[in-house]
Amino acid sequence: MAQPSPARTGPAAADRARLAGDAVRRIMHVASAIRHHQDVEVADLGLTPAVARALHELDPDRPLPARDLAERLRCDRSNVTALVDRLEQAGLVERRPDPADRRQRTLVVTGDGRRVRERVHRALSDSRLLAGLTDTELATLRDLVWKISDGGCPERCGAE
Amino acid sequence: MAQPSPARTGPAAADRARLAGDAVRRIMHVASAIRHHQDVEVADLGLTPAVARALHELDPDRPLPARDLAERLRCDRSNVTALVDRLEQAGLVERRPDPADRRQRTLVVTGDGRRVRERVHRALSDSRLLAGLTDTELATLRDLVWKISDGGCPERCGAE
DNA sequence: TATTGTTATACTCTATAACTATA
DNA sequence: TATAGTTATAGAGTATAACAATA
Repeated sequence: MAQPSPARTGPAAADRARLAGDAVRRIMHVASAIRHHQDVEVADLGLTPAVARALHELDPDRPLPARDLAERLRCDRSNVTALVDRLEQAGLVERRPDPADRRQRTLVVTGDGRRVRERVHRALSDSRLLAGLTDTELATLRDLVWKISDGGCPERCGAE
Repeated sequence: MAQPSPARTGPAAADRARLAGDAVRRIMHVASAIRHHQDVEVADLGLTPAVARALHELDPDRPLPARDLAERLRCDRSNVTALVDRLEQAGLVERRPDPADRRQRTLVVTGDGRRVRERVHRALSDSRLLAGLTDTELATLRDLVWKISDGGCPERCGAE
């Protein structure tokens, strides 16, 4: 059982695997804590996490068809109906018929929706957990995470 | 409107806030992708994500009461019943009466459970998304995430 | 009285399949 | 035929409240 390449099976690779596994589990731990904070803040706005995320993915300046929102949320079209129902009931979004293709319903963010969406954005950007990092560490972290997130999406990941 | 302290409200603080918000959103993006991979791998073992996580939190060498598992999972006791039901049906965990306190049921990981838990651990440590990082970058990321995760838990976060 | 595990129940989130009205 | 939105439905996950057995 000769080891083909130290880079793939040697002690260095084992060290790296341990390190990477550790990093992954820690990232998920941190993400879970962040999510917890976000959910609480978003609940203060009277929104469930999924509804808030739907509002966040909408572009106030460029109305989208529901199909595109489903794509951005990476969920099935059928779910978007219920999410938009709740946004519409809250007066944050309007469904408008699209004259060009009468099958489509265009999702328009209202004035209220615009304001709430801004607050949702702040909630989803809350960085209290990063308060312990120096400016340099924060910049380094951002760069590393950025590097990972390129091409690291579940399915297709366009529309950035 | 004099600005009290540049460190808190000046342009540097604004830069940092932008940077931190960016980092947070990227972390959540990455975590979502990692979760997707984990869920797929864990499904290959015939487990749902929550059941897999429950098995993962159990200590094969130190049986726990259900109460403690709920605490580790940070969920209500009532949920643990259904999760352990499924683990028991799959033959991965056994409920044993505790002679010392007959209210309690001790959760014992079986031989099969031990083996499956090992595979779950590997699934939850899968680091393919970090493959693009150099060894140095990986170590830096691990350290930074580690620093954040200390004291960065939703509620209490002992029993590490 | 307080606690452990359980049950009953409800809500959120998500997926699949079938329907409708368009194209 | 294919697509956009919807509806119906089901399952997973999680929470609250109430209960029985035990402390």
